[in-house]
Amino acid sequence: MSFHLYDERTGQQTEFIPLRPGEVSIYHCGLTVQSAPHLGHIRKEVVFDVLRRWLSAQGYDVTVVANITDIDDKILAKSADQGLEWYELAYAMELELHRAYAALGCQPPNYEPRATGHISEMIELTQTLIERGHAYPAEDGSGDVYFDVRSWPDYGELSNQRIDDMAPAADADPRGKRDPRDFALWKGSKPNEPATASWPSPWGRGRPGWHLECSAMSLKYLGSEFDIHGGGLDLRFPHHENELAQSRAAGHGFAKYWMHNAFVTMAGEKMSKSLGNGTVVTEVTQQYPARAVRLYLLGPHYRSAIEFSPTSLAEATAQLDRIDSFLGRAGASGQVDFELAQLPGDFVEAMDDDLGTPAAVAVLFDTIKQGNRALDAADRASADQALTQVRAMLHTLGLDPHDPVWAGSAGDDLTSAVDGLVALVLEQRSQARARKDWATADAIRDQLAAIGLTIEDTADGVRWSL
RNA sequence: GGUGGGUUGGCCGAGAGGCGAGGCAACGGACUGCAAAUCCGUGUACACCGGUUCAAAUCCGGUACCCACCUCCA
Repeated sequence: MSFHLYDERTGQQTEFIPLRPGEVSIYHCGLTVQSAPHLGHIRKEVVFDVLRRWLSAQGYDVTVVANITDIDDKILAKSADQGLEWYELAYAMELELHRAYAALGCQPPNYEPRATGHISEMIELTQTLIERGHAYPAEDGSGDVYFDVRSWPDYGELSNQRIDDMAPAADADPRGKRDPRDFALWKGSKPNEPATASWPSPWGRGRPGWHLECSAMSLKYLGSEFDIHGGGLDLRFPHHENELAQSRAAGHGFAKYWMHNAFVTMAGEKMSKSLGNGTVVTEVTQQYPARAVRLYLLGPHYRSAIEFSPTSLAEATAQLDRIDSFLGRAGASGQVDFELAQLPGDFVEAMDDDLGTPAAVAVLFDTIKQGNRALDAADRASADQALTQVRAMLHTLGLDPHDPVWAGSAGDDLTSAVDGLVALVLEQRSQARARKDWATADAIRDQLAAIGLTIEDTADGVRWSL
């Protein structure tokens, strides 16, 4: 079996066949940088990071582009409230996003274009759409340019809706639109908006509409046609539907496959900026190990909702302990020298089945059990084989503690110094144990526990961990 | 009104016609100076009502409740 994915456009699971042999191009919608990312946002990053790792593991040369929307209504409104320039807020939040990527072990995209850096590309694309009869400047002199949804017969194909069934746009005021469902490609600047937030165009000063950005930037960096377009489920409509219509109407093949991840929910409801129920990534990573958070996000399938709960995060932390305890017992060290052949067949099958991380994680734990059994039986060869498999799986999921992406969490210099200090103390304790002075031995263990060091006596000697 | 998803054991969470995914918690046992870790064992779950089938958590029909999108949202 080869990689199969659920393609949102057709509603079917299909075999993944790249447009160009050996290469995969992925575009997923980044954030509108108006506030610090919450767990739901970072779930998308983790999902697409694993997708990228999985395709890379199979030898594909993977290119990932994720945009940064650094100008929009909300950014203008929020920055005004906070007394900041819009670009100050946008950049500060972009840095927050990067911190969150790094915190959860996500590799940054190959390119991360900002909307404001691609105004001329967007103007060109808008002009093409006007020339082709799919867009028109607003008839009310606002300087807006709209996409004419009625001019594109396939409009609605991604979200499986018919134009006439769609609820009319909430703003009943159609402004200069021919149909209330027409959407803005270009927004004429308004008198109350800062001068720095508008750019010259054939239709007067203004700024691009949100949907247009992704069409223009994917075209620039990935070409007229690319493999996979991803994003959160809430982008399916209207954002992705609109992107698809625009790009196709402009003569581009656009995305071959569409993947959407489900939400992180809070008391059953979607975590979102507008509901204000989001849990900011940095708050979570302060309370739980970052790798446990990542494991928690990969536990359920990417198309299932994840309910946020401290209990689940605590369970993920316990799972991580189980993993790390095995790695410690089996003597894992250094970076993984990964080969696809090291992965168990069931794991490969799970990942090929639409990125089935739940089944993949189950294989991981099965293998850990086998490895532990082998260690109990002093079967070093089997234990080593299990260790190799476990580390290959962890590497694929981005969970290997020795992966460079986690390097920031413990400096090597510090680790070796602590190592030496702990060894000194443990030497005292083992002397006490040798003379059966259990009180002293236990007191040392308790004191180390009080500062966060766990001591375990094993057949192979004493092991400690933070 | 349109479109899509969900309801699984104490908890989380997979699966999608027939062998109890996996984890957490709990209980019993092995090991251990004690602890920890580890291993072994213990569970008769699939919202409700009908139907199809030798066999249904899984398929079909219906009911209830929940969620998402159709407005900025990962």
